[in-house]
Amino acid sequence: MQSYTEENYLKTIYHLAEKTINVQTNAIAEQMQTKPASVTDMIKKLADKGLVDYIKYQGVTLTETGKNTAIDIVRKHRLWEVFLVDKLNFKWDEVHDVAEELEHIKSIELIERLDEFLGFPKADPHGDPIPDKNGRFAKTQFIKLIELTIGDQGTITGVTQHSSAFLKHLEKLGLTLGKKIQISDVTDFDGSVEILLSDKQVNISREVAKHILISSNGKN
Amino acid sequence: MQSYTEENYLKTIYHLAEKTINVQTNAIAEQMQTKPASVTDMIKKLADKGLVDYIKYQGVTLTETGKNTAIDIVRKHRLWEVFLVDKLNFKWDEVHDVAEELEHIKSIELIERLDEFLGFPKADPHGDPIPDKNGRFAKTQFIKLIELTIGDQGTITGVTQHSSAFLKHLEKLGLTLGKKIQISDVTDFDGSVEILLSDKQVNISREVAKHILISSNGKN
DNA sequence: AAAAATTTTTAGATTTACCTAAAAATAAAA
DNA sequence: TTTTATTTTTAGGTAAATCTAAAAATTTTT
Ligand SMILES: [Mn+2]
Ligand SMILES: [Mn+2]
Ligand SMILES: [Mn+2]
Ligand SMILES: [Mn+2]
Repeated sequence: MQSYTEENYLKTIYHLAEKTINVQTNAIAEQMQTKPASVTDMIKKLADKGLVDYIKYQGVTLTETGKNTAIDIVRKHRLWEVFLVDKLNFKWDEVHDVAEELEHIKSIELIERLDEFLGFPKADPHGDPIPDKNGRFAKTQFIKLIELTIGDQGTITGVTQHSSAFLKHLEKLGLTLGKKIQISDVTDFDGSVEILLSDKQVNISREVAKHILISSNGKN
Repeated sequence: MQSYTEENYLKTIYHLAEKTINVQTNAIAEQMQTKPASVTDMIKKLADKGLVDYIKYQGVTLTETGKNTAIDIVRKHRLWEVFLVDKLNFKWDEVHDVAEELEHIKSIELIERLDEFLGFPKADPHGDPIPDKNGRFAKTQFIKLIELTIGDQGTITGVTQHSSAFLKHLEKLGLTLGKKIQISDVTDFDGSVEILLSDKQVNISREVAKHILISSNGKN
């Protein structure tokens, strides 16, 4: 059984490992809003418990057990987010902090029944895939909006930034999950992107475009 | 902001105060499954925070703030229990431990919306009243089944024991909330009680009868 | 390959929530 | 009203998760 803190470390390492193979101490510290010295302490503990492989100065990787534990927490986090949005009418920018707490409730029965109650959803309100009870989920192979060129079409299927400010901004522009879009222009000067929606046209900065995921329907 | 542990202490003190005016250190220790010395430590801390009034060797009482905090936790506990039973199909004997964790999730918005989602329930699955968002609730004035005499009628409206063993036992006997009953006999020898249900007759021990609450329809 | 910069670890403290054992206060019994 | 029993508190300590400051290892730059 892991502590609330250990679970948060495992989840953080899991997410960082999606980008880099070996996860660095400093990266964990930054993500967890703590100090590198604290991270080293915790890494040793997790290594002792067999949840991570650790070589001094070389960063960490999750063991099979550690990875499974992390995925289970991600599953809980995302299922709770679906609950908050679908059942309690939270907005997609309001759910993260509460889910951060709910993900630590320790009851297998609870999460199985919640999953069923929600109709076994495949994705959370931000488009992130929800692992099934065996930890399996399809690796979503979405394209970043920034990578599209003029004429490309697609559907908004995810975001890679969960801050309330960013999500509220998208909401205001009408760029929510499931919306069909087409790139109508890309400005050379600042890289901003002009997007055609069904009913209107919006302009987003390059920075925003980086964090929107699209399931592409290919050219034209 | 209180810690998980502080909240549990406040809740325990609140419940003990329903029975005795001044709550004793040992009583808290027993309830919290900890040692009296630890309780003394925590009491001092709670007193420093203005959550309890404390005179050495004289036990504690909750301050207004402390009481409000405790009631808020009770509210959360009971609302989550309703959620688990009504929405996730848990049995009434399976919800306590999970609610024990869920009650500590810190989000006013969450609990308001949950309350609404559940239809503003007035009682939890064990018949205990649910405080409203202002901490107000009707003091339920139910009679213990043990206090009834032959011929008395009433409806089962609560239990004063939440152990799974006890609740499962009641379930098996068909003694669930809302059931109408009539006392058909009380055995002198062991104090066991014979109860008439709509469709059958059951016999319960004095010990069981002590923990069932009845809203009485008066004699006959 | 040295020097400089960065990353990571150790050493030593702090805080929270516990504990045991012993002392002190209070309550009950003789 | 002593003596005895019970309750409660203090004293001193442990383990988990932090921290700061300084040392060590690694990486990058000259
Ligand atoms: Mn989230
Ligand atoms: Mn999410
Ligand atoms: Mn309960
Ligand atoms: Mn209850």
